[in-house]
Amino acid sequence: MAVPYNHTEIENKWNAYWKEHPINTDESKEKYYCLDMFPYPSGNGLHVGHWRGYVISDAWSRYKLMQGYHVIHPMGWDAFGSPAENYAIKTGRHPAVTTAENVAHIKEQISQISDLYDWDREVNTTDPSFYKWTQWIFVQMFKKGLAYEKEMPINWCPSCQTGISNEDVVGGRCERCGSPVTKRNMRQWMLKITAYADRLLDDLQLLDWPEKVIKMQSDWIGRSYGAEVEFHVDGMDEVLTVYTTRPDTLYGATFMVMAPELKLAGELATPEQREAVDAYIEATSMRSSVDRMQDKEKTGVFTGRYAVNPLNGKKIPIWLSDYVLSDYGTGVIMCVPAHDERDFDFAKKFGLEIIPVISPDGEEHELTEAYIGTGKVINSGDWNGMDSDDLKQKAPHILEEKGIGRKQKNFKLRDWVFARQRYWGEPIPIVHCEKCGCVAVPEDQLPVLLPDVESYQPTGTGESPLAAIEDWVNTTCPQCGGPAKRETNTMPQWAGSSWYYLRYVDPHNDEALVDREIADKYLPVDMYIGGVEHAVLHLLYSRFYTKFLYDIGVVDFQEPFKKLFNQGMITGENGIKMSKSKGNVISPDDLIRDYGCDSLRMYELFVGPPEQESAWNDRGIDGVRRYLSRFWTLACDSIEADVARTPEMEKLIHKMTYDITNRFDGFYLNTVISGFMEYNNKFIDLAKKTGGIDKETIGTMCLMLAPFAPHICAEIWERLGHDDCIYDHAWPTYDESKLADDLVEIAVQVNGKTRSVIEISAEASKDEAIAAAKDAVASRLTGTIVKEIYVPGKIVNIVVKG
RNA sequence: GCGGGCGUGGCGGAAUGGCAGACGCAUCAGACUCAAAAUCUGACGUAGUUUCUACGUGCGGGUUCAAGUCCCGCCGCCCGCACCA
Repeated sequence: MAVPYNHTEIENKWNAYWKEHPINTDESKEKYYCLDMFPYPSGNGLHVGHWRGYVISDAWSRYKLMQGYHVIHPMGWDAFGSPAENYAIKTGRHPAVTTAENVAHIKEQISQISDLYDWDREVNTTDPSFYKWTQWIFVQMFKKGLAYEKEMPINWCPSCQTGISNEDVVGGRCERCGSPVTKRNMRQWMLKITAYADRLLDDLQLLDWPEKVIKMQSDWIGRSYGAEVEFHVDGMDEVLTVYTTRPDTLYGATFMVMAPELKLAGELATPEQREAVDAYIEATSMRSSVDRMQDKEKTGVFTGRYAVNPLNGKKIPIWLSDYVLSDYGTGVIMCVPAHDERDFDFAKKFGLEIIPVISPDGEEHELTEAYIGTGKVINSGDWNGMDSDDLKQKAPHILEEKGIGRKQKNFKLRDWVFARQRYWGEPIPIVHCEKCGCVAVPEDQLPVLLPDVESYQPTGTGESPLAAIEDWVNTTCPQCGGPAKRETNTMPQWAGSSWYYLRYVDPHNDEALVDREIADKYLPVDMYIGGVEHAVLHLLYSRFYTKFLYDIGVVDFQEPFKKLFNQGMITGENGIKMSKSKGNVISPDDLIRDYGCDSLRMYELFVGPPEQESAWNDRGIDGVRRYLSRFWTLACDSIEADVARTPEMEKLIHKMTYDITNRFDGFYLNTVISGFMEYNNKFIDLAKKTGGIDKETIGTMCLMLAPFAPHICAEIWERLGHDDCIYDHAWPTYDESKLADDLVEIAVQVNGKTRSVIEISAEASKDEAIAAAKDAVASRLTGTIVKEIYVPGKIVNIVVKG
């Protein structure tokens, strides 16, 4: 009898062995880059939910290794950001110190998952040798005019006390802390991501990404096509330009609405309306975005002014309303209540005119709601009778010919608010000189080191804590040598993560962000694994960075991540997200001790479909542990018995290889694990008859299990008499001809209901199969047989009438 | 409101249009044991007249020889967007 499966002994042995004898060292092979989204090293450590993505990528990496690739599988730390800083504020300990402690702890935890990580490639975004290049990229963007300073109203998180980007606002709240976001006018560094809007949208089709993420990015970028139209303000020397996607409805414009935030909004008011307009502007400025989002009841005020419809000279009133966004298009819209739901609501509420200009049947009807469909153009002068779709295409050109408008496209995407008024981030490498203005820090002076500061506390004034360090702030202009001040804002946490994947392939390079030849060899990333929460944050930003780096010749590809996989979250038993405050965090440490790393790795995959959210079940891991234990016993007994291979064994291992390979390729990882269990049961049954399974078959099972349970497989592999590394062996292949059984079970149905199951030869003809089937269900074939269906290997269905 | 996804035993889940419930958890019974744990063997959708039959994949229709799977209409849950003109 075999000794029982002792996971602790086996795992300690092989962990020590692999430390001395790393696998995956042959760099002459073709590369495969499998990347995890790098973690933020928090003080809480990892829980079993964090493991899931890492186990998926590790198993996939090992699979690729066995398919003959040199696998790039690095790990690093996204270590700038508010939790470390908040901790520093609370305890007075420097974030660099606490970050280093956290990195050490999490590195140890991650090392428990796998011995495959290549720690020579480790990167840390807070390391000056890393953020030197984060700053370098900013300087290049500045030089190309893609980084610019601007004073404008931006999103402000009152809790983090910093400006944040559009992408950082999720449902009107700060992505980091959940506080409702307000607006604040302030000086900002912006990145012109909108210059890449078309490319970011169009190149999505090159990507093997989940459709959901493609859709989210595509909606976020939000391209639309339409026209700009110019309206003169009656009695003022002022032109209002609007953007519309429906220039075909221009004759139906019965009023205009301007966003109350625009400077012009106040200036338009007539003396009679002055008071009401000022009150409205004041009132809307007080509303938070959460408030504005929840309450969609239209509000507004008439300015007293009229604009002139450039097509027919009709005077239409100009209103202010906060349903018009100040930062999209021109902040002013022409309103066609007959054909736009929002304009319809507004017109109904304030009693404004509604003129239909499109009708499905060419007749004018009383409208109870906006008609947003297509049809024949009516009430529109010489446009009458046209097809509205056709007109929609032609109208911009007509407007252009008349000199009152032009074709235009627009994006929902806004430029990236890139400055943070916080301490723990990369200093923006800019110097403000009275004479020269904004000057980039020369590249040979990078990195601009983050100085020590007495108080990490955000000031709340819109100034960074760095502003208080006078001897750091005061400097000389790199251009004219005159007195100058350093930029005191820091970069958002997304800065380092936007390009970190590049650095892994050349992490120690002092001369360049990445050596071009090395980049060409190892990049881009073939498989990227992480949570879906970064769909329009990190994943959008890093695509933008990559395209920019392509444009300036740093890399030779335009998309960083060829394939993306989003693993589902693992929640507590009741489906509630694991968190320290809810007390439902499951730590992997005890589980490794009690069940072993191999069992935990396999249960992480078995718990549910990898892309789906799954609830942790504490007892579920028992099943996986039992499976490994049974496999261990089967293997050890078989090694001892050393029986010869039988045709049944051969057939079964080919079937197993076929099933496991297909499921693995399809990323159906939970069914890969259930497949191992299922086949193991079958082999145990077989072994009962034959006294054991031949060693070659056990070896094949080991090879397939090795990506999932590395330690137990290495041990059995050694006990099988091999003295080489299991991962140097190719993933097993199967022989199609060995998959088919001689006899197959066929379900026999009468009128679609299964009445019997027969066993026939796999080679049986249709006639033979149907004859055998009829025999089996003879007593039920009382009427006329109207149809006979035979699906080889599956089913016979006999349709009887009467 | 719009868009996307999902709905299968007590639970997690499995099923290229072809025997629904693989695999596992839990439960029950048996073996081993003084006993328990572990392990092994077996049962395990519901109902009934229990070697058999009927019903059964959120609800109602439809297509098909055959539907968890495809189509139409509902209901429920989850996610994303949220006045982008």
